[in-house]
Amino acid sequence: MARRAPSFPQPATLVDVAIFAVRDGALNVLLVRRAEGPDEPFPGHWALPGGYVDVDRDANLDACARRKLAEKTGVASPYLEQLGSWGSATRDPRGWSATHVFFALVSLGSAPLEKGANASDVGWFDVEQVLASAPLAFDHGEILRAAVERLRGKVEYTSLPAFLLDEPFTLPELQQAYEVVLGRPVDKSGFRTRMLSADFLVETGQVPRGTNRPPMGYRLKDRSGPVVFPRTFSPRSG
Amino acid sequence: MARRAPSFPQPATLVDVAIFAVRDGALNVLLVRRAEGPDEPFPGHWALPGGYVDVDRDANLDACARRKLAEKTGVASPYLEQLGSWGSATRDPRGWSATHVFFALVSLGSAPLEKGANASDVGWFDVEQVLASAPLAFDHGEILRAAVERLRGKVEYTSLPAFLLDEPFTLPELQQAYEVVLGRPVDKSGFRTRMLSADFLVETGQVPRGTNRPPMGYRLKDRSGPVVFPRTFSPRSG
DNA sequence: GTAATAGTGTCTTTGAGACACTATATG
DNA sequence: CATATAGTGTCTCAAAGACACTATTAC
Repeated sequence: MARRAPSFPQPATLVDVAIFAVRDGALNVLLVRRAEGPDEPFPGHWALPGGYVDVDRDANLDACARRKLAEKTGVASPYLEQLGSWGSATRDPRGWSATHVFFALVSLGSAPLEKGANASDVGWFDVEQVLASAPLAFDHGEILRAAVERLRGKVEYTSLPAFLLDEPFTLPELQQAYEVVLGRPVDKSGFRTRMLSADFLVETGQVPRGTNRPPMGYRLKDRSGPVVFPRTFSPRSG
Repeated sequence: MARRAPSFPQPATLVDVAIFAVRDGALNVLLVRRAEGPDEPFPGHWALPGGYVDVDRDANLDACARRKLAEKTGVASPYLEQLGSWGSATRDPRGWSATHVFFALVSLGSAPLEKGANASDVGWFDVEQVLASAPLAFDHGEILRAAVERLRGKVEYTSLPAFLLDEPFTLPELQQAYEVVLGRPVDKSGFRTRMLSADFLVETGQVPRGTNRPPMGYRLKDRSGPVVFPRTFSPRSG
């Protein structure tokens, strides 16, 4: 379907995805390397995966984000949420552009990285290190910062970290996912009470882990979205 | 600055704004009537104010939203927050389009409606009535529903309703703004404790209101954004 | 004084934080 | 048995809900 209007100049329309996973006890984000070339903006820079909306293939923005996610990770149904949009005359040297940004949570088990792409052009990176030192293409540094902020904020009062784990997972594993995202320890007893009383987990039987008492395994009762807790995790202060 | 790329078809890029105010004890939204005409989509329908991004006038999406808000209400610095974006091949019969949606909170005192526009083409409408019975143009009904949901959600744990009032306002007035948005009564004592202990209000002296004991007037210490409370307002249940 | 609204005190409850305790597996 | 990790019990505290109470104005 070709547009009949408007006739005046329009911005370019893109979709980018911030894909998060927990790797080696740290929050990681998937980045792709931009092509080298005389007419390429930010050649060789790392960037969030994304690109132009394809008006012939993408029925809507959400479908476009899922397509880009599947192209990089093979994951079909992760947790996917719209983060916001960034648009300006200057964010891309080629002219006015606007990107619709999503953020996704996947487990490393379900997302063993690209399938066929050049390994040097895509990879998982520690979020803290990227934010601290790696200049990303376009305004992707600012976008990544906003995505991490949104994630950390929502983790304070939702069950979002469960989407970073493979099922079945254990409560100690879920607690560790919370601690990795929040960057601080969480009390075990309160954590368990909170998770179990929120009634979003289903027992799947004990799963052996290592060499000691086997923990109970759980899966999500409903994978369509996180549960919202009545209070935040904020530790006491004053 | 004209775009040099891409050469393939691109979606149209728009910005729409859901502008809220409290009027006659009800949450209202500002709507504009679409033009009549053979080539106009949804002729004569009510819609959220908005339209195409002007790549020559708008430096970024936020500036575009402020421009559209000022054109309809004259308000220069309201509370403005990005809601999200909606894009698909079918939402506009003219073809693929994507709109970046903002929501704004204004006081009726500061926004006496249009300045010069035809009064029959713009107006305040009760949100509940619009959602219940008035079919809006495009997907604006769905967008309005999302905006109200976001507003109601955030009002549970932030000081957002203060942006619906003219300064100075009183605590009973602020409480009423909360009750209007939430659609339920709020306990006075707990409300006052919560507001005053959050330390975001500055006393401005008593303001006479009607015929009885004059309440204290307040203004916001910081108008750049709402304060976040540690818990929601949710009433007890089970 | 009365009426009306502004503002406070007090009791209860929920659920988090801290942390010591018990339980159950492997070797 | 020792060890390690899983899981529980108990005390305290912050802040919300419910609701009865007092305070201050106009008339």
